[in-house]
Amino acid sequence: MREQVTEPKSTRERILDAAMELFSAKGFHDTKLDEIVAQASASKGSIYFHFPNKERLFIALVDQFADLIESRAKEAIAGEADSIRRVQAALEAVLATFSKYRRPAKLLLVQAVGLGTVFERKRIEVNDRFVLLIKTYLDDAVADGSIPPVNTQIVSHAWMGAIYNIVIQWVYTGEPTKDDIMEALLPLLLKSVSYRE
Amino acid sequence: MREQVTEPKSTRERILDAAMELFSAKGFHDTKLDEIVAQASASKGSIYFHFPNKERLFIALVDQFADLIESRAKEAIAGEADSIRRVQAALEAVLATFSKYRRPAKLLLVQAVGLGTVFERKRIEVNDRFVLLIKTYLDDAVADGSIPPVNTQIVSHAWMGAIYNIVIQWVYTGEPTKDDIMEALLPLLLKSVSYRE
DNA sequence: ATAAGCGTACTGACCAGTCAGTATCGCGAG
DNA sequence: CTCGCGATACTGACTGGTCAGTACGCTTAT
Repeated sequence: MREQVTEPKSTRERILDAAMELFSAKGFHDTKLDEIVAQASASKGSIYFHFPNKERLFIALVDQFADLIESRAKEAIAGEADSIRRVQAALEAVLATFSKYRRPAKLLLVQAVGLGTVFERKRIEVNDRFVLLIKTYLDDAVADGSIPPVNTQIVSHAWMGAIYNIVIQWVYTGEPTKDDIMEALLPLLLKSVSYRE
Repeated sequence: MREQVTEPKSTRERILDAAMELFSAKGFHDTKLDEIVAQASASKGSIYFHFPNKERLFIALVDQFADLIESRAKEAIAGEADSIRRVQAALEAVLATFSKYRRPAKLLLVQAVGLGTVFERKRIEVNDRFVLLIKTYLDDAVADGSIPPVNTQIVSHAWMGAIYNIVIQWVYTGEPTKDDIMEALLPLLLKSVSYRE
C-alpha cells in the first residue's frame, strides 16, 4: 500500500525539477549546485547519490527531453500512412512538444549549446537524431513522387534550424504563439520542397 | 617611412587572434586566460590593458564579426535594385561571409550561445539585426508584389535558423560545401515564399 | 546488522583579476 | 642636443573568492 494518496515526489525527481528550472533559466555555469539543493529542498549528498556529477545531471535532463520529443514524433508518424503526411505529422509533433514544454525547450536549444567540447557531442547527437528522423520520411516522399527530388540532407538540417530559431524566439518573447507558428511555419516548410496541397 | 614591410602585429591584434582561435575551438569557459596569453605571446596584464575583462574580450570578437556580416550584406543589397534580388543578394552575402570565416562563424553560432544572462542579450541582439535586415527587404518584396503576402516575421526568423543550422553543420563536418549550400539552400528559401524564377 | 538514502561540514584546486614595477616613447624647457 | 617628465604599453608573480566534489555520520526499513 502506498503511504499517501498524493505520492510525494521522490528526492530524485525534486532534484531533476529544480535542476531543470535553474539550468533552463540561468544556464549551466551560472547555476550552482547549492542553488539546486535549496530549490529542491534536498542536500548535496543526495545529488551525488543520484548523479555522478553536475555534468551528468545536466545531460540527464537533455536526454530525457530529447527522448520525449523523439517518441512523440514517432507516435505521430505511426498514425499516418502517406509519406508526406508522415513528414507533416513529425514536424507538428516536434513543434507541439517544444511549445508544450517551454523550459526544456530552452534547455535543449539554448543552454545545451556552447558548453565546450564535452557537451558538443551531445548536442550534435541530439540534433542528428531529429534530422535523421525527418530525412528518412523526406526520402520516402521523394521516392514515391510526392515531392520532386531535393537534397534531403540539406533540407532536413535547414528545417530543423528553422524550427529551432522560431522556438527560441518564442521561448524568449512568447511570440509568435503556437498557433501562429503552426499556421505559418508548416506551410512554409512544405512549400520549400515544392509540395502543393 | 614604415620601419618594416610586414608591419608586425600589435599586441592587441595578437590577443584578438589568439582569443578567436581558442574561444571558437573550446568555448568561453574552457578557454583560460593563461592559454590566450601563451598563444598570443603576450601577458595577462596586457589583456587587461586592452580589455576590461574576459567577457568583454569575447564580446569584442562577436561584435567585430557581426559588424562584418552586416556590412557585407548591406554592400550586396546596395548593388541590386529589385526587391527580391536584394533579398537574394543579402542571403548570399551572409552565407558567403560565414563560409569564408569558419572560426568566427563557430564563435557566433555556437560558442556565443548558452553562456548565461549577460551574453544572452548580445546573442539576441545580433540575431535580431540579421533578421530585421532580411525582414525589411522581404516586406518590400511583398509590397511590390514579387511574392505573395506572408508572415515576414516568421519567415525571416525561420530563414536565419535554417542558415545557422546548415552553417553549424558545415562548421563541424565540412559538409556540405559552400557551393552545395548555395545551390540547394537559396532556392529552398525562395521557394518557401512561393517565388518562381 | 546492513545497506540504501540522505544531511552537513569541509576541502582544496582552480583561475579571473590585481598591482607594483619596467621599458620605451614623444615633447617641451633650458 | 639632452635632460626631465609624463604618458602609453606591457610584464608576471601573487591573491582571494568560489564552488564542485568528498568524508563521514545519522536514519529508517528490511
